[in-house]
Amino acid sequence: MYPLTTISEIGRHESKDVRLEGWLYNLRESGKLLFPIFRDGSGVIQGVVAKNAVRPEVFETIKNLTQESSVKIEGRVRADKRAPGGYELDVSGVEVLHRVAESDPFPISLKEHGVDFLMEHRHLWVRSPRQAAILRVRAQIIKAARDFFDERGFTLTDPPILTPAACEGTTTLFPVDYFDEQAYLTQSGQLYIEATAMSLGKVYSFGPTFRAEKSKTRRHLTEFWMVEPELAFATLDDIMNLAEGLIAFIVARCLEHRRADLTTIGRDLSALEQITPPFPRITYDQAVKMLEDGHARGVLETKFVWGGDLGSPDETYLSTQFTKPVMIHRYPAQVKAFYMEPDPVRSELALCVDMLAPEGYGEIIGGSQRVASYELLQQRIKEHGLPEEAFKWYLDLRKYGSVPHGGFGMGIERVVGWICGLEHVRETIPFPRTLHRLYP
RNA sequence: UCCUCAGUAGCUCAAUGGCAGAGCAUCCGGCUGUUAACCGGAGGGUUGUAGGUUCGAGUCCUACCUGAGGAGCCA
Repeated sequence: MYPLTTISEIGRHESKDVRLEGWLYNLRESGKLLFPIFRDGSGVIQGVVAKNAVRPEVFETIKNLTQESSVKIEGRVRADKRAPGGYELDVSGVEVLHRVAESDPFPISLKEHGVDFLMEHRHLWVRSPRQAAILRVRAQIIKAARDFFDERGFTLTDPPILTPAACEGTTTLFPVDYFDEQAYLTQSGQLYIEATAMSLGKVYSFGPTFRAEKSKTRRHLTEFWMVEPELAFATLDDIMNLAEGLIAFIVARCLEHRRADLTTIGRDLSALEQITPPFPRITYDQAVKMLEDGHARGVLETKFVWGGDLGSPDETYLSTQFTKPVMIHRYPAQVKAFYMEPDPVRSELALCVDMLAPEGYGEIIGGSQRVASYELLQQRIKEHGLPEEAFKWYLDLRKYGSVPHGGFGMGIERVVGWICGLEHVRETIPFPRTLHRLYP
């Protein structure tokens, strides 16, 4: 029996006979020549079957194969300049594991499809080369983020997914019946990793997050994944340096390990190659000036007034003004979460930062230095109308050796969407959950 | 919750208020280098649902259903 290999490794077997296990991606034929294209999860390769070069049953079997039928293939690897991957396979043998019935063909053809149809068939759509490439980039981004923190002395601490109350009290949560008690799916692990940061110093969490907001945009999922680092003895500058380092590290890793996939997806690599530190940092005040300028030039419809949060068109505008991710820091405290530390110089500002990805992708990171004072935090909880009882444990963290600390959250799907250059985050996760989609 | 748009063959889309069509997919035939292959042929329809206007509705009107894009909110 010939050695088993994968399509991505097939170059090592040039001029040798090998076996492959995979699926038929497409079949072209030209009289007595067949061009079956196989995929095996690692890549795609074209086979060549000449009628006068193989046993009749091999030719007939491949001629009658249907799209996505599963097969074991034998053949000789041949370098060919015409092949996109550099190699072709001169097929000598085939074993059909499962032949797709022509009465019920694979629904996703090589032609164009609509969003609704593709989402309804997401379980099959993930087989397409482009979607597989995106999922490989996603995996690389996650690995890079974890390596980044692991290599810098952070400890992974997983916060609970079932929580008793809102973390921030702003967004809508998914309620869950917890043995006749009201529980919610977590919207952030931050409050919990503030606790573990006081134990381990530098921690991070990586897990799913749930928001029941009725958002219908290219940037929103109801279930998404976040990486959240939290550092004891950290200031806003430390947070911004860490965020900058993380994003630069992730982009470099993708360019190093997933270049072929990014090319498959059609990403402009030169835009990613510019993503090196330092990233521009501007204050909220400076951002407001830029927005006023944008309005004066007629690019932005509505005039921005100091004191409000940045709207979606505002963020898009700002992010198109830079070729690197831009960090906007020190927003008015009134539009930000209750746990953010006020700026000691101007107490009406919060020590917070949002990082906006370039090319109009918008917010990918949101972070802040946290309130360290027990009295101030208690006051903020009251001001925001939050139930103090639910935050008793959180207040405890300021009672026993409180220190300046902070962290940020990075939305995995938005980073994947930006790095891959996608139109919508629904393609960045194997099975997206959106406002109107719970299937498959 | 609000605004905008869409729903016709398995898929992607056409069709001035006047016979419901094309490409792809499937099936049959042709082609020894095809690249979303190409060429010839065949089958395939309750035009999202309900009502209304009209001699006549895929097309116009009303309501509803489903989905998409955006706002707000957020990562």
